[in-house]
Amino acid sequence: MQIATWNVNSIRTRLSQVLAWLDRQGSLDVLCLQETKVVDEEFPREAFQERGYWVEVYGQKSYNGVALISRDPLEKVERGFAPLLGSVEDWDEQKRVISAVYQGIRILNLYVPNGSEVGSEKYAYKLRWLALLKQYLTVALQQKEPILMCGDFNIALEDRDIYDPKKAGEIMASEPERQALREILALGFQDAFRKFTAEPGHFSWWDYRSGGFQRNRGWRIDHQYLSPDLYEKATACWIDIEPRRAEKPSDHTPVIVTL
Amino acid sequence: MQIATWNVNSIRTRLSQVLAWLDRQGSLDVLCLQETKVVDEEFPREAFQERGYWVEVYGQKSYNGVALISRDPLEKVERGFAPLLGSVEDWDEQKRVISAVYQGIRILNLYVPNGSEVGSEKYAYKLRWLALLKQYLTVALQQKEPILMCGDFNIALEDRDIYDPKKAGEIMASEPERQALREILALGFQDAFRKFTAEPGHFSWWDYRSGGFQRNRGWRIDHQYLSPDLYEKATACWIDIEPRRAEKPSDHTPVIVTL
DNA sequence: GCAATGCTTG
DNA sequence: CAAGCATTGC
Repeated sequence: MQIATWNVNSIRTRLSQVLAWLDRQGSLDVLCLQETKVVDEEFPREAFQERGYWVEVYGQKSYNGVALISRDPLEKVERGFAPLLGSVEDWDEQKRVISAVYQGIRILNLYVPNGSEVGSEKYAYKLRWLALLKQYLTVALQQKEPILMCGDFNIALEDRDIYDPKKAGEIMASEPERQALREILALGFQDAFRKFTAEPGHFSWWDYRSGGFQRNRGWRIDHQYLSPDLYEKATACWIDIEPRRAEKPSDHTPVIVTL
Repeated sequence: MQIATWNVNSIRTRLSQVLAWLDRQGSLDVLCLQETKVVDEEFPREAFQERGYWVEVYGQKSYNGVALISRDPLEKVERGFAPLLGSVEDWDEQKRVISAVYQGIRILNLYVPNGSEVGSEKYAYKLRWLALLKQYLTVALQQKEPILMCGDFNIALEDRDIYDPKKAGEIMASEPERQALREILALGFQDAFRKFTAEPGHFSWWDYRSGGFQRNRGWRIDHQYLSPDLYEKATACWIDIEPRRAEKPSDHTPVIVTL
């Protein structure tokens, strides 16, 4: 089984690239998309359905938005934090979480806030959101299902995940963010990518600005985190940088795990 | 010798399509472009020069803009109405005219105002501009050079040039516009396309809106007009609708004349 | 419907 | 640098 995560930075703009990539994959089971940037009614479902894929979406206008595209039907679809945390508060004004069960595995697709700048209001929101995610996972883990949690985390957990370790301390690599993510992983998740690859220099995102990709100024901020049973079963995890070479690419490229 | 006219609706957006089309033509001598929508410093000259073409431009920000791309060098290049009508008044705030001599033929590349709606201020501007063009041609014809005048005229001269003759009277087919164009042609120009093809149903422009191209709701508003000596020599004139079928096409497609 | 603009976000 | 938005033009 293969599951991929890809921040496409607008599904409407990237549709042809996503379809071409899907066609090339052949054996993909689930594709988790982030930053679809479209309300559910305008998501191009048909393009995927015509190819035989199942589609579940959770989006909004302009910002954020997540989606699950799968070969077989998805079950027990949950949108946002509310299904597990309750809807007394509106956790889900920003659409950043969608989850479903695929062949007995709970797939959790996340778009973690970017945080803008360390110390900013958006940074505070990112940290609060990560605390919320921890709560959410605490509940989710009580189901005793195997969980695959993937998406754009907007956090490079270790210095080897950044092209320049001097970036440690800045946004996406500050200690509070890393600590928050470590606490989440401590609930019982491991990084599928690091099961197979230890060296630095593997990235999933390159800034559009000032030739970030050409100069390979990348960050590994898109992750596949697995509960212990799945981590045991994982046989591969890799980053496909090909889509980042396209004309008008997303700034992110897919990360794929094989179970 | 082959000369083409093509309203590309932004040369920066259409560059790859224009280059691919040029590559397919092989024997093209001069390509007259309209609606380049770019200031001269930002025109992508290099892309053409690398392929061995000569480039002359006359553009502005956002709107209008014309250019000449040629296999051999162009001589006696003139920008706007001013070179023949004098610069006491600013005829050329809108960049709509460029002209040059190619192998002894004066090529005149025009982007006639659209006119928006019959009776509007822009419609009045269109009629004034056509009167100005008539004056300009009166001077130009004194040079006794053969003249090829082509471009986007934004006028369908006869009912057979529109998908629906009921459009006669509306913008691009109103009697004052047609009369103004007839007066211009009466100075000594003939329609190269109609030398070879009499039937209706041949168009060079289809509105982007409401599936104009798919329903073949077209207009023939891009023209190749020739002075008598050249008209005599013309051996073919046709519309290449292939570029209009492209992804993200211009709303116009090229018209080519062979001399 | 598809360009352009200037604006905001990442 | 490239999305989104709203506005303008054709």
